Amino acid sequence: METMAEAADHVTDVCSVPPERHPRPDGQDSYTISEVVAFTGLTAHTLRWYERIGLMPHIDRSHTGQRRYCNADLDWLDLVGKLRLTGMPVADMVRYAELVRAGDHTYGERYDLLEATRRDVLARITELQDTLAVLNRKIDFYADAGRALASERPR
Amino acid sequence: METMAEAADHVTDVCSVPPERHPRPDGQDSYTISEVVAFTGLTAHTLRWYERIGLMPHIDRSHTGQRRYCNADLDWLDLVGKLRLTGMPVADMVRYAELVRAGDHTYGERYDLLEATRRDVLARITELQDTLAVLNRKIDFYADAGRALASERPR
DNA sequence: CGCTTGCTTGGAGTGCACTCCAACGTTTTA
DNA sequence: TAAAACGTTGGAGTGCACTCCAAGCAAGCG
Repeated sequence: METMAEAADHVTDVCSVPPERHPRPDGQDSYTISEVVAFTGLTAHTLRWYERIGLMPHIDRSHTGQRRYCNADLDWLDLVGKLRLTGMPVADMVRYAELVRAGDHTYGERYDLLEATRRDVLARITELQDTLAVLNRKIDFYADAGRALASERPR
Repeated sequence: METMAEAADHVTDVCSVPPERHPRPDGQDSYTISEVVAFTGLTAHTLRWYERIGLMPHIDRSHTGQRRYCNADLDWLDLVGKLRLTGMPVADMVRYAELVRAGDHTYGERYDLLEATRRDVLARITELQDTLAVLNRKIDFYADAGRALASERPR
């Protein structure tokens, strides 16, 4: 059942994790590029570029050759968005996309890649919390200084 | 006393927050560029570039014109390093450096800048925790799938 | 029918943050 | 003292992730 889940959603995959419902017009399963722009905040340029470099699968086309994105594509873009803001290089995301396209036998590699990413994210959170501590100290300092100045020359 | 703390440490400032002792050869107060490279992990190129763009004050020179960094410079680089990994653009850090150089009357602006940065950092941490949740779900999925595969064909 | 709006392409351009180069001077080590 | 290691400069180059452009096709509307 696990290894089937992927085929079920059209190879775009999002690697078989529950659909993570987000508010989205779920009447149909076909969106123009500008609708996807509205959903993702990416530009149309970027969406086409993602496709060119292999970060997206080849997107379905209308009879006149225009892109028609499906829900699975949006789910994938969701994941890409998340990975992107971890600072993961696009090249690594492309690597992951290739593994997904390659089929079930790449589960191990996908696991390793995600696990490494997870470690990075944890490290990054720790760094940011460090920075936050420094920031808090400085902000407190300036707040105190501001109060001191205010009491020296009454406002 | 608050407004004096800054002048006390040579205008490089680190904005008067307690020196945050880090393990450093505190015999003297003069380091070559390569020593600073070793402490900060930055390259010499980058250190010179930071100076050119005004992210560092003008660094003291030896009688032959070589840079000699002082402890306050290292403290400042510490802060820059922290701000850098929040994703703050270099231009904004330069702006902060200018405020520090401009004197005490910029305390308010410095406060605002740091406060805005703090909000960014908090938002960023939240984003990363979101991403972490997604990553964890996916990793669990692949771990389960791996176990399932392992039990299907005994290793 | 003409107009506006939206989508298509390949390839060139942008902005950021470095990163390197050549040519040369200085300092340290053997 | 000679060689190796380290420092200096301005300016050019790099890599990443977009971002834009021109030229053209297609759909919907008054």
